[in-house]
Amino acid sequence: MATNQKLINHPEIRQDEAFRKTRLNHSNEIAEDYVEAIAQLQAEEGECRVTKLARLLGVSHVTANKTVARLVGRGLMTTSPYQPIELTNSGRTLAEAARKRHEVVLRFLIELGVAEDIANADSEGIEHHCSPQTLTAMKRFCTKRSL
Amino acid sequence: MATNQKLINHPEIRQDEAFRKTRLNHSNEIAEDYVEAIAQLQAEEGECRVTKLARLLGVSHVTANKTVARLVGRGLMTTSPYQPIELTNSGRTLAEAARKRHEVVLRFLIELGVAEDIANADSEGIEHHCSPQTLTAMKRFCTKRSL
DNA sequence: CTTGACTTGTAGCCATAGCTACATATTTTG
DNA sequence: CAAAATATGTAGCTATGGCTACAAGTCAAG
Repeated sequence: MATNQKLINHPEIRQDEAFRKTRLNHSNEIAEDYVEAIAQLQAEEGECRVTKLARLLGVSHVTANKTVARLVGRGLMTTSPYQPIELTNSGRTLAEAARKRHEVVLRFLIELGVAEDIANADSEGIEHHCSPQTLTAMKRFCTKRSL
Repeated sequence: MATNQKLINHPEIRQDEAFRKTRLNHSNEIAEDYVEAIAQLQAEEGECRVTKLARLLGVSHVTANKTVARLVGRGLMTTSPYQPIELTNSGRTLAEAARKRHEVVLRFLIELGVAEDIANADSEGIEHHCSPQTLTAMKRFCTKRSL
């Protein structure tokens, strides 16, 4: 019985996975922020230069450069010296998905009654942690509301 | 005009702060996860040992140890060799706030229609990014619903 | 076509958050 | 109580995400 006790009495084998997931997510969040920002600059200015990207993300150009190098390694973008950053297909796809998610969360928060500037700040953090199911629920809510 | 253009044409001076905030938040998230988990173990088992804490958070006991040492430095908890971890008043306060926030987000997601296990996983990530205003909006939603 | 402004790149530093491997305490148990 | 099991601690490694300071490239004006 004492041995069984040990196997049964571990509700945390659920909880630890939630924590772990959240942590592993973190480097992916940064990847998404980068591709999204790059896509945005490409749309706004035709190309994405490191300096502009750094300014948009609020980091030094050195940090942006290093992170971009890592993301090149992950196949999300390509660079060549003194040239603008280009997204790969994979990067563009991720950027588009991130943009859509961002939009859903932002619209949802606003419809919930959160002021626009605060909704904007919060959605930046929240968007990376929403499962498809949660996003669906948010969309459902917005649809119902707007009818 | 060309010089003015430069000063005006920077909507990203808003956006970069959202990104920056999200990033700075990250180390605070971990602090909250730790104090919350410690409080939980204290409630469940009377005391919080490093090994249990590590298991609950899904990290090695070494990582837990090191992080706890850092959080001791921030005044959130105290330790002495081979003794259980104790929260300071400051740590207990933070834990309580985190627990309440977690509860609000979880209940909200469930009322939104997200399945309980998914809601649990998502709320773990989302809770750290909700401003007081967003939490208030969530509570308002739950109250309205349950009437 | 040179100079100065701006952009991009490199070197080298720091803190955080994770790990394995090993060493030392402590507790449980035969 | 001695041996085995478990808990705790230490050493030293990795990767990520930041930074400043400096070097080198690019481009526009004069």
